[in-house]
Amino acid sequence: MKQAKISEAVVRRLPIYLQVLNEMHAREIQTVSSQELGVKLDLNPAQIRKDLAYFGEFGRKGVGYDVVYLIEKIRQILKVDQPIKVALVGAGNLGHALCNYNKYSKDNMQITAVFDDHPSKIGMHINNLKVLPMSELSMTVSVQNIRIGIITVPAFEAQNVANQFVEAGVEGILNFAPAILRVPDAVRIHNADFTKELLSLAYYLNREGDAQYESDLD
Amino acid sequence: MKQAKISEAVVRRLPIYLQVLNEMHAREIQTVSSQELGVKLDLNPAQIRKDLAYFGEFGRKGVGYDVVYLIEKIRQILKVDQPIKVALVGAGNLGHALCNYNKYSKDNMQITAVFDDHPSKIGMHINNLKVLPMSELSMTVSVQNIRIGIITVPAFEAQNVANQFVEAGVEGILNFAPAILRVPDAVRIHNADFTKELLSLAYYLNREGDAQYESDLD
DNA sequence: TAGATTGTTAATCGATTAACAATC
DNA sequence: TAGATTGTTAATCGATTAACAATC
Repeated sequence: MKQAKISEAVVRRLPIYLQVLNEMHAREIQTVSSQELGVKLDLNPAQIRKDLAYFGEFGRKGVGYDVVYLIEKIRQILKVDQPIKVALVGAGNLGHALCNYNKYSKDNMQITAVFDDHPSKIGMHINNLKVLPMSELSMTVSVQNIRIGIITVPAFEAQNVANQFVEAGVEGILNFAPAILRVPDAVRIHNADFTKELLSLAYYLNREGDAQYESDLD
Repeated sequence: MKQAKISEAVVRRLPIYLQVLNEMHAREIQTVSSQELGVKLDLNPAQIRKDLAYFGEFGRKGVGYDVVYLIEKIRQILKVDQPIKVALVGAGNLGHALCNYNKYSKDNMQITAVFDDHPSKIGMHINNLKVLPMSELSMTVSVQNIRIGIITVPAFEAQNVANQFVEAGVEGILNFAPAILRVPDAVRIHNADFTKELLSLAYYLNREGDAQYESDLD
């Protein structure tokens, strides 16, 4: 069922569905309805059915969705049914943290190379990966067939690293630096800059003793 | 100009505006038009003007926006014109990374307490913060008037930590664990789970030799 | 069969964009 | 004054939700 343009909002919900389904699978739940998923995720059941229906008919009327089957299907849609290799630049604390997460992940996305240009970092081991100098990035990316780059360097170095990733041929970049990166349209960028999450969170705090921009008009 | 319901999409763009404005300020640019911001951010200028106009009249017709003034205004809107204290639970690599970012931040959001319940972590120093046991969370939050909690523990401990934050009276939680947290409506949760970013990024990779869900129908 | 739940169309809602009068 | 750019209204576009026939 080849489909036209899937909206980004839909794509961003798929990993959330996957997460809940994985939890359910761990608890040996076999079948789930859009209703139940909706309650769990605070989403409209119609939306969930519609999201899934963009990609095929995965459910059974009167019954619901088979958890294992739906997991498999969503993994296919997200293309994580086969391993995807990832490189990371920036072997600081954040880089370490991501490599560790990695270890436990069952998502088929694996960090297989780590780079840093600080002499104190080069040669160091993170889990069982040796930190390589940036001069080896290009070759490693093509030899290992790495398709995604993660950037965990300071903001002022981020664009330079992005350029090298693009040059080396990655198809997507996950950027943790608080910088706006310019890359060709063919390369997809996702920003995971937590300072922005924190700032927008601050907006929703209740400024004490201050009416502020009211939201009681609906 | 008190306003009704501001959409989340608008709020999420404010920190991005702030980032670009800060960069411009650093480069001593004094004035900027919505046009210029639009080019820089790949956004429609009308959208930028509209976003800002929800909160007041910050620009000058025929001229544009004063960079310094607009920074000040957006900081007020986001409520980061005054310091906001933040506590973090989970003194692992990710926790460390966030504390470090913190050091350099000019955003008025400061991590002022770090907690962890692993004996190996308690008493340890991160920058100049001593890692405290969870038993001290509640008291610390109220004494220091901490309003935001950051969760950087493994998924299976996240809900428990969230409960303790809520109990202690925080108004917002930034959750890095790949878990869906249940909290009262009055507490705002933002999720910063990078595994979801990575999964949705995978969707946009070009599966080689595979037409897949086409997006050429528009 | 009766009850439940999907997949999908139509209705609604909300967000983005275009257009332009006001004005610096 | 002429040119530029805001703030805002109206038009468009897209996403969410409701409703329901199909069917397990």
